[in-house]
Order: sequence, then C-alpha cells, then structure tokens
Amino acid sequence: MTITARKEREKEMRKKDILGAAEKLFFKKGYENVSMADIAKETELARSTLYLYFKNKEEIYLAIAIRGSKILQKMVTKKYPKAKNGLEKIRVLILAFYQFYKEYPGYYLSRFYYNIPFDEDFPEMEELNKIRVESFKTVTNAFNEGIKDGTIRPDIDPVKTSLYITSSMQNMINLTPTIEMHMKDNDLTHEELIDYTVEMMIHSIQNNNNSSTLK
Amino acid sequence: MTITARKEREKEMRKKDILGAAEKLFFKKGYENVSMADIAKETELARSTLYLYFKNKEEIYLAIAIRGSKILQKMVTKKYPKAKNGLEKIRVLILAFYQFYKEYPGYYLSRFYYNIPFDEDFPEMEELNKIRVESFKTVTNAFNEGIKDGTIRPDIDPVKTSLYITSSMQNMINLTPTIEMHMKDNDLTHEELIDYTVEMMIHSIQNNNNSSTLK
Amino acid sequence: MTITARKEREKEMRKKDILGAAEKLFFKKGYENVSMADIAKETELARSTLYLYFKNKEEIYLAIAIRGSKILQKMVTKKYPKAKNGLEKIRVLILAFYQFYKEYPGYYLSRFYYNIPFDEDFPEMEELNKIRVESFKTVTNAFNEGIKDGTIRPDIDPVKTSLYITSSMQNMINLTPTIEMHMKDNDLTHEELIDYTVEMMIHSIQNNNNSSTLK
Amino acid sequence: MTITARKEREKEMRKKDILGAAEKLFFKKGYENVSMADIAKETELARSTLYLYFKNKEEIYLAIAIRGSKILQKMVTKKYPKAKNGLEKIRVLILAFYQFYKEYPGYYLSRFYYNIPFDEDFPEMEELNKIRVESFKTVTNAFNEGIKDGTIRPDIDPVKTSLYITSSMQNMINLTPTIEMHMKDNDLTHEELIDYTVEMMIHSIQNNNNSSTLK
DNA sequence: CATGAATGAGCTTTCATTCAT
DNA sequence: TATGAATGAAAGCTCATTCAT
Repeated sequence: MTITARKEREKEMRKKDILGAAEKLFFKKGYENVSMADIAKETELARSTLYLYFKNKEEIYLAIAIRGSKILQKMVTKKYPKAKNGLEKIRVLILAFYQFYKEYPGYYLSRFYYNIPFDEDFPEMEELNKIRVESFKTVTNAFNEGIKDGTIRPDIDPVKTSLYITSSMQNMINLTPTIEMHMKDNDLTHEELIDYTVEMMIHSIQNNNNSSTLK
Repeated sequence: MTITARKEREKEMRKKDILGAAEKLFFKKGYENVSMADIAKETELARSTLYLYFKNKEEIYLAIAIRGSKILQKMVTKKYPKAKNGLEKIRVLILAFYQFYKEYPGYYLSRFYYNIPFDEDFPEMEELNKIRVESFKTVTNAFNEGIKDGTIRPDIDPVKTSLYITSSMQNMINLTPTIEMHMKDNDLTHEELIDYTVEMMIHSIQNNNNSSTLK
Repeated sequence: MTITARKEREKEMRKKDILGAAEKLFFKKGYENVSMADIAKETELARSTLYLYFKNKEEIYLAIAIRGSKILQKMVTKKYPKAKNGLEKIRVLILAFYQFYKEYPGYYLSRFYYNIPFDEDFPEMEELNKIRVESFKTVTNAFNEGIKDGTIRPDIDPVKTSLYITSSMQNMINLTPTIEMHMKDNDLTHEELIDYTVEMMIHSIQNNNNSSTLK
Repeated sequence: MTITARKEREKEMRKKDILGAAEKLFFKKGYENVSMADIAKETELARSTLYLYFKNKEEIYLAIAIRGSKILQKMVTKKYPKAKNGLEKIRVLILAFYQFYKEYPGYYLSRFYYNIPFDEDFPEMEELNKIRVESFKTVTNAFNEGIKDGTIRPDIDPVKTSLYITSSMQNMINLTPTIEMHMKDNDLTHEELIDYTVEMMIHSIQNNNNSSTLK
C-alpha cells in the first residue's frame, strides 16, 4: 500500500518534471517550435519515455495550461476573503495576477495562451474552459460589488471592464518583443512597468466622487 | 535604363504580390503553420520562384513586419498635424492604431508580432527597429506636450504611459483565446470592446483639473 | 517434486492463456498489426511478463502455428481409422480440414500462415516442419491406397494431387479479399462455397470406371 | 509542347520505376514489412522524393494492384477471341492467368492480394474493384456459354465454379510456405505443379458425355 | 525569369525488448 | 514470479531550400 503510494507520488513527480521542462521550452520558443526531442533532452529522458506520461504533445500543452489556470485560481481564492469592498477585491485580483506572474513567470512571459490549432476537441479542453469561466465570473462579481458599495465608478460596464482589466494585465506581463525593446531603450524594468500599469488601472476604475472616501 | 526601370518595377510588383499572399496566410494560420508551398499556391508561382524574390521564409516575414510598421507610421503622420494639443495627439495616435487595425486587420489579428525564432540577426531587423523606435518617440513627445499644455494629467510618466497605452492597444486588438472566449460568452463584439478600451484609456490620462478644459 | 510439478503445470497454463490471446488477436488483425501491448492487455498481464514465457514475439507466433498443426493432426488421426478405402480416407482428410476450420476458424481465416519475416532460424521451426511433413505423408498415402483399391482414378499423381488438394482446401478457406468480394456480390456464403469446392475436388479424383463401385 | 510531353513521359517513367521497386519489395516481404525507406533505397531516391510521385504508401500499393489487374485484363482480352467454345474460353482464361504469372511473377508470388487495412476509402479502390468485377464476369460468361454449347458439364454452378477456379488458380500460383516446403521435399517445380493443377481443373469441369466431343 | 525535381533534416509517434525491483 | 519504467530503433510523413534546365 505504501509502496503503491510512493510509486504514485514518483510518477506524479516525473509528470511534473516533464511539464516543467515543456513549460520552460514552450514559454521560450513557442509551442510549434518545441519538439518532443527538445523536451526529452531537457528532462534527460528518451523521446519515447515522454509518451508513457502523456498521450501526445497536445496533452502536454493542455496539462500546462490547466496547471497554470489552477494555480492562479488558488492564489486568488486565498487572498480574496481579506478584501472588504469591491475595489479592494479588484486590487486583490490584480495583485494575485501579479504575484502569479512573479512566482510562475513562464505562464506569462510567453505567448503561451495563443492559438494552438488542435484538431480534435480534447476532454481536457472543457476542464480548462470551466476554470477560466469561473475565474472570470469572480472578476465581474467584484466589479458589481464595487459599484454597489461605491468604491468603483458607477459609470463603468462590469463585463467590459473585466475584459479590459484581464486583458491588460495578461499583456502587460506578457510583453511583445516591440514593447520589450522600448522598455530596454528607456532603462525600465519589467517590474516598474507592471507597477505603473496596476496604478493606472486602479485609477481608471475607482470612484473619485465617493462620499465615503472623501469623508 | 528605361527597360531596367520597368523590370525593377515589375520585380517590385511581384514582391508585393508575394508579400500580400504571405501576409494573408500568416495572419490566418500563424507563421509556423504556413509553408512555402502554401504561399506558392496562393501566388500561383512555383515554390522555387519565391526564392528569387526573397532569400528565405524569414525574410518574407520581416518584409511584412516592415511593411506593416511603415503603413502605421504613415497613417499617424497623416492625421497628426490636425491635432491641436497633446491629448488630441494621443487620441489621434490611438485612433490611427485603431484604423490601422480595421484596414489591415491581419497585422493585429494574428500572433504576428510574436516569437519567431530567428537564428541569425537579419539586417532587416535593424530597419524594422528604427521605424519602431521613431514611432514610439512620437507617442512620448505627444505625452510631454500634453502635460505642458495641461490637457494631460501632470502626474503621469510619459515613457511608462506610452508603453502602457501602446501595449494595451496592441493587445486589445490581438486578443488571447481566453479573452475571446469570455467575449463570446458575454455577447460582445470585438469592436465594442475596443471602443470601450479607448474610452477607458483616454479617461485614465486626461487632466480633469485642467482650467482650459473647464472654461 | 510435487510443488515443482504444480508450478510446471501452472506455467503451462499461463503459456496457454497467452497463446490463446495472441491467437485471437493475430487471427483478427494479422501478425504485424498486433503489438505485444495488445497481447498483454488481452491476458491482463504486464508487457514484460510475456517475456517470461516466450523469448519474443516470433516465438509466440511459432507456438501458435505448432499448436494449430497438432490440433489438425489429432483431428485427422481420430477419424481416420473409420475410413475403409482410399477415397474414403481422402474424404475424411478433407472433412477434418473443414471441421478444423470450423472449430478453430482463426487458423485459416487469417493470413496466418503467410509471410512472417523471421531473420533467424528458430528451433521451433523444425518441430513445426516435422509435423507438417508427417501430415502430408498421410495424404499421399491415402492417395496411393485409393489408387490400389480402385476408388481413386489411377491416372492421377499422388504427390501432385496431394499438393493440389491441400493447397486448394487451405485457400478455399482462407479467401483473398477479391474472392470475398465476388462472393458477396453473388450472395454466396462461405460455407456454400466450401461445400461446393469439396464436391468438385472429390469429383476430380474419384474413379468413375471403378468396377467395385459399379457393382 | 514537345518538351512538356517529354517531361510527362519522364515523370511517368519515374512513377513506373518506383512502382517496380515497391512491387518487388512488397512481393518479397509483404506490405507492412516494407518501409518507405526500403523503397527509396531500391530506387536510389531520397525518401521524400517518393512523396512527389505518390501521396503515401497506400497509394503506391493501390497503384500496383491496379497495374496488375489491368495487365491481366489485357492479356485475357487479347487471347480471348481465338477461343471457339466455352471450355476453350475457360482454358484461355486459365492460361492467361498462368502467362501473367510467368511474365509478372511478383503479382502472385506474394500474398499481395491480401488484407491491407486501409482507413479511408481511396478513390483508386473503386477503379480497382470495377476492373475486378468485370474480369470476373468474363469468367462466369464463359461457363454459361460452355454449358450451352455442351463443352462444360451441365451440372456445375457457373458462379460457384468461377470462384473455385479463380481462387484455385490464384493460390496454386501463390503458394503458402507450407505447400512450398512439400513441393521442395518432393522435388517438384512450381511449373510442374501449376501444369498439373490446370489439367485437374479442366478435367473437373469438362463435359465427358458431350456428343460433339465423342464424334 | 521561372520552374520541376530532388533532397536532407526534421517531425511525432509506435513498439519490441530490457532491466531494476 | 511479476512488473513498471525506460529506451533505441524505426516508422510514415513534411518542409525549407537548392539546382539544373
């Protein structure tokens, strides 16, 4: 029984190793530019061994995507209860995003979330989408709450703003080469830029005519 | 001399044809999922003929990127003179971006600007970068002007905000699949979302305590 | 000693299980389209366990071939004593073939006897051949007997006819796709066809001028 | 125009070369035991070059099967007119088969016609089947004619006998390893065996009570 | 100028077999 | 005895690129 458990754990470890290696490579070079051979070399396994743990390349990709989504979700739900009002919640959400990026930079330092053309619909795809939909609802709910409690500008559209915030965060983290170039040209660190973006975003949504704030 | 000139022009035409075809395909399917055979079929040329006009696939990619940057630059400089103050200029810039996207959607509706793993440093790369640097300076200058003339919040950082605005626009246009999914789930069109983003961005930079505006 | 014996028996049982599973699969899909993994799954053993009982895939194949030959041989020798003359014996042989096919259809409904590219000469191959040579002698002997006792046409060549009969039976049972197609096109069952073939074969060898028959 | 024609011919030649090589290998080792690399080596072309001439391995297989069927058909129709009655026609058909085997032994010296598991239905498959159906009709027609003109036993079934004859011929030519072994053990050549089979087959179908024959 | 033909390097995936436990 | 883990070799196929004509 214990032996089985240990083996199970070891197997899970190997899976994680492979995902870690694949992640690193996908993030650096993009899905189609990473071969199974590359992943094998990175993990110091044989090409064929990878197939003991994952059915194929797509499954590896999806496992990574799911892993990322789950980690992010966990980070959010952990900090969330401490937020007392809508704006606070949004701030927590943004910071969770930010923290996620800092602890698992790969998920955002790549164009990982882009367009992988999958022929078949994988069952994993559904799971992934469920997680994402749920995460998104959390954001919209926070906006609605903020409007009600007066901490967020009442003239914003919760859904659109959620999209705007989410997209901006994702992309402020996941820079295009062009933006990266400008950043370097102007001696800015990525962190400075992100901090600034968070400020700008908060500024654009908070309610300045809020009587409770003024008082 | 005239003959040479004509030939030159014809050659230039062919190059444009090829770039047009490649552009269309790259935008639709992504760089690595487009083969030279695909481009050849689209142009109705032989695969090998493409190599008379471009050294290799990467060169085609770079030519397209340069072309896009030039078009965008032209659009900006055309509308720019009409803007009377800093904020106006920023608005013009944002709208130029937007118009560019609408007229040449491919440049943004694809992961075009991302992650092409080029081994060697291409000479074209430099040209491309020059154009981009110049474009970026235009934006920062507009911010500086806006701060001086009081149309833009004085507490913003021109460089950082330029990056924020540029990046946000780029990415609001070039959505990740996740964002796209949420958009569909909430019955929003891409255009609605972009319009909203533009509004939000303007709102976050304009100077509300501006006496000239108040009058 | 008893323990060893039991173990031996158990080992023999396992071998049979494996052969049974392999047989079923080989017959259904053909030797090269069956993987060791398939056999393992069918037997509910681990892939590697198969190698405890058989040196490799080829050995499994040969064991099955030998088993089949032995079964056929047993069937023949069982019915054989009842036949009173040469023609009767041939009829018994043909029917034994037929019965074998019906009870162990796989041995013939597959391309089992064909084209396995074995590099090395296996010791099992010899055993297999011995059995087959012996079986064949039985057939030739029956023909010789039939010629002597006047039940079979005296102008036939016993060896050649043995080959003709054996080959025809084998192949009438193991149809080519083409023949199968024609069969379906003409609404014939496989059984009807075999019955007819048996008749035709008997007709082509029996002695019609046989005085003993006439009387 | 002439140049195009020559190129066309050369291309056709190459195709034939490839088919020839593939044929030889398929016949010797069986479809699944021949790799594209094998064919490439045989033709002294690069592996990838094969794909310029055939879409994939299956297409090569089908091309060979069609080629064989067409050659056989041509052989039959060439000799056919000379046959004056039904039995003669059958004899011509059998001999055409025989000649085909001698001139293009590969088509029969292998289990070429057996079970290749194709996933998709190839358009070529239809063509192949049409040819085969037509060929088969020729045989049945000859039997019907023979029954009418009294040269063939009236108590035979034309369709079943056609199948019996066709199958026997195919298989007498395309021996199983077992039969081949017996042949060698008894110092018989393949040709002797075939000759004998033809005789036996003719004997089993001809009408011995035929008055026209008796006269 | 244009092209058809050819190719080498690379891809994902399968599978018989070995080995430490 | 039994097995899970691992792997090397090979398979079918794609594709950017070169070259003779």
